[in-house]
Amino acid sequence: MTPDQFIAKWQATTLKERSAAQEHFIDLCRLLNEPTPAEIDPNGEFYCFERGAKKTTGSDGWADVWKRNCFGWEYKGKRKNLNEAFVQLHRYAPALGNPPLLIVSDMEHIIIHTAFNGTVPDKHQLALNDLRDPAQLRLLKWAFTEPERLRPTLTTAELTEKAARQFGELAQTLCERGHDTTQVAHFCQQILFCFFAEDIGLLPNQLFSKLLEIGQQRLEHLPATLTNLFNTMATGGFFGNDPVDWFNGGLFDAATPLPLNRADVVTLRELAQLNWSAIEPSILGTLFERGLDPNQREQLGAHYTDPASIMRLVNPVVLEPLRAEWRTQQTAIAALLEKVAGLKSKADKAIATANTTALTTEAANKVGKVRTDASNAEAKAKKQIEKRCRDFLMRLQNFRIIDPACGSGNFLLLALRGLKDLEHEVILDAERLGLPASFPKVGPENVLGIELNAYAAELARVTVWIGEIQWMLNHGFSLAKNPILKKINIIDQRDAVVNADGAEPHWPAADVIVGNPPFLGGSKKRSVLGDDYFSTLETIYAGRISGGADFVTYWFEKARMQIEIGKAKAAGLVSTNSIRGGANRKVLERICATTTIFNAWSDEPWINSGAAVRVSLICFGNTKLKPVLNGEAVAEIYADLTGINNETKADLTTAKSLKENSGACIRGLAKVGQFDVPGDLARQWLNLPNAHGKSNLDVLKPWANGMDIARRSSDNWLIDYGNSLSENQAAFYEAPFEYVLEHVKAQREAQRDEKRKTYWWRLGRSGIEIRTALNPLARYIATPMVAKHRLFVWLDKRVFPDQQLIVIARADDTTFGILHSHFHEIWALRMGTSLGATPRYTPTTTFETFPFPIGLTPADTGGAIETLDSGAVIPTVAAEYQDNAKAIAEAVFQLNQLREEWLNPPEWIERQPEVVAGYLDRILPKPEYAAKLKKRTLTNLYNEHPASLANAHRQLDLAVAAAYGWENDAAEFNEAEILQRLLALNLARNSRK
DNA sequence: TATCCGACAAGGA
DNA sequence: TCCTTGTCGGATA
Repeated sequence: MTPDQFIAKWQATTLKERSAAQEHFIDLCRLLNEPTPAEIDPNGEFYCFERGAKKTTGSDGWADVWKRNCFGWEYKGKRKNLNEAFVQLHRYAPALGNPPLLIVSDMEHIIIHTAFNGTVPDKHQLALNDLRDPAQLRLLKWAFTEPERLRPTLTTAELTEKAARQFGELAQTLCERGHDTTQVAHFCQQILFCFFAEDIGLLPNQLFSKLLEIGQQRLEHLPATLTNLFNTMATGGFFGNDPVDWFNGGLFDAATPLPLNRADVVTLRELAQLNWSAIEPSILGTLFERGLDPNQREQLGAHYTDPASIMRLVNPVVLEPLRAEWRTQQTAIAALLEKVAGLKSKADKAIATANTTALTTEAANKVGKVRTDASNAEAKAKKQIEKRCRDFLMRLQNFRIIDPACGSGNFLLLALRGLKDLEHEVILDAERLGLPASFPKVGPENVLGIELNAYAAELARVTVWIGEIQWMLNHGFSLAKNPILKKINIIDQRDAVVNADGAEPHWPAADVIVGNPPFLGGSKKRSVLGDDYFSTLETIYAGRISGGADFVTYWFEKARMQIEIGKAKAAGLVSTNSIRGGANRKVLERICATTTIFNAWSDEPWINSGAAVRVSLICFGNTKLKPVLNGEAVAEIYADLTGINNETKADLTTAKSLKENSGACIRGLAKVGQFDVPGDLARQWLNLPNAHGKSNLDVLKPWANGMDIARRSSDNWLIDYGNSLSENQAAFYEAPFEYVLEHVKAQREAQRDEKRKTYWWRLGRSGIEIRTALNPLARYIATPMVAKHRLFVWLDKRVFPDQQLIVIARADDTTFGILHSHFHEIWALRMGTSLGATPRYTPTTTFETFPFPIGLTPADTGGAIETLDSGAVIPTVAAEYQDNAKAIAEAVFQLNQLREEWLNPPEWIERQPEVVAGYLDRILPKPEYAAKLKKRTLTNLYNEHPASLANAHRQLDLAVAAAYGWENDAAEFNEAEILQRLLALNLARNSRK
């Protein structure tokens, strides 16, 4: 068929819809050279007419034509309302698998609506004559074959971003003119809602745009006109000749438009051009960011959660359990239908038999009874099915979701959308079962929020309502009007964890709790929240939350409590990832004690402008769902957000501190002040005489922090006046004293700690323990507290360890080897915490719990040491462990040598004696190798992980495995197995207390 | 006085 | 400027 033939035929035709539609479509297929449904899909599985039609009643289907992943197509008779057809398609889109294109046609026109997820909807209109245009014809062909080509380029996110940027700038200029921030925010939201209302047709005749157009010319009348409009929207009525609906909802209660200048109106008119109906309300939170003061901006930014993360909580907490409930109902309904079908076929058979034979009265009665039974059963089943559907819809209608830190309402918006989608699916399922179509009842009433920030709370209200209205329109439902925004107290503007009167606030009962409460580290709480607030928190939550825990844990504890007292079933909350360790973990331990963590993401990057943070997403409560950790099924989720996916379980949180390990692992010293000086300066000072004749060497020593180990030594020295020198005595060491006076004193006198104020020339902490522990040793083991790789190194006793170093006060290679083995590495990774994504070594939970091989524990290695011929140093241990000690020491000695050679290749460096006799040689690069040497850091070595290094580690691991008595299967160990064995050893030993 | 943390912070490419 | 990688000192226990 040619375009001309097609046009000629369908211009002339006057057939009514039903009879003509299929013929029209088939002709179109011929025109486009596309197969018809019958030609390629006789069973109607992916391409058919009358999709969703019930064969029994012959009623309308969901769409006149349907092609999976391409389109739903609805016909209307000539010049009938095509919009109606579009509404119907919209409504049934979920049942059609949400095709990307929704096409309506009256046979003279074809209108293609795009419906791609997350894009601004687009519309292509083709009249009959357009089919002569090859480009238009191609467009139509794509609808059949490559619908992706019709995907609009503008995503809703881009649109919203554009809108947000311009609106933000406007808000900012208004604030700069001295208007109150809250007023600006309120005003902007009123305008925003007007844009939205206009573009979805709630405000008639482009009323708002016209108002702006006139306003641009007669600026002086604009505020009064806007007041008039907002007042009309608040009550409903007429604005000029245009009827205006009753909007209500608090948004237009206070009509206080701010004065605008010509430039503002120009900006607003540009904004009015955008398609506000497709605005993504979940991004509204960022909308006015630039216009707000820095304080509020931070709070809002902090509350912003990206949709993918929100759904990671909303799905398991809200939607999956409800879907499971509905599946149960569906199974029951299917069983009922089957039973009825069975009875019916029995009746049919009886009747068929009866028809072929002459019946006795008795037999006739019997047939009658079978028939009555079948129809009774059918009626009964229908009632039951109806009841099940009705009950479940009622359950959805009554489902309540609370977000006790709702911010601008993103969680509530997405939860509401999810719930509405689910309700819609259920309604369609019910229709398929022959029940009458029902109107969706899930709405803003289903969500509740608590939010302290007045501005965010208001934004949340608008967000939820826009979401509701968009959903209704996008699914072909008309809006409930009079008023349009119901006055529902969705958002409670108050503090969620402390009442104004100092009592614990009440959270309303709800089915589930979701949200992203604010994070604030334990040691920052007092300074940020204030002393009063802080002490109230302590009083209210005494015995439940420790003072050192993050602010976020109060929301977790309250949610746990709500579940415990039956005021909620489950909760899904976002937290900083450090909730997995330290004082914060306590709250998860309480949660595990009274309910279960059933879904968690333990350590996820956080997409949020400016916030460098990683988070844990945690769902807990009473549910029948199987535990899922990081997207994988597990047997159980522990308080540290780990779990093991097999029969063997190892809850590492039960590991205890071991007596035999105490006292060996000490943290370096906190300077509290700039006591570190460049090596060159220190060397100058070493050559300077002092009036009292003593060398500055008394108070100067090389210094190392984490960076000196993970990267190359920075050659810094430390001014250390020890714990006994008075200010006068210290002053005799003139040059260092001058330095401390200039760089440290002022800062120290500003401290809260009295001792630090008084003894400002001394280091921040006395370091008695570490000084004593290191005193008898020639060298010690150190590891950076925070580092990508778990590195251990030897440091000379004369090098002073910074607090960022964890020191193990042992000089033997055996201890060094055990610590550097894979066994301890795995233990450390699992038992320690992290800063962002970087692992952190925590002595109490990592070192003190680590079970060293028997006979080689820190308690055994603290005595005399002996240097072997190879150079390796071994401790004096009981005779039966001597060989193990030696093997480990030799292996790690080799490893260390290899590393040293890589770090400082002899041909690249020069060793120069230190200016002070008896000190370590300095390692200086030969000039031509300086750049290369810079890259020789331990972190880089372990990043590259050359085979020689891997092999040396392997030898070490074998020696350590032998000491554990695991030499035969060491190669096959997996992490879980190692952890389990180590935990068993830990639990079998004497705890510290 | 020991320990832990940072809705991070700062150095390097 | 992004990307990598671990400071420093407050505050609780």
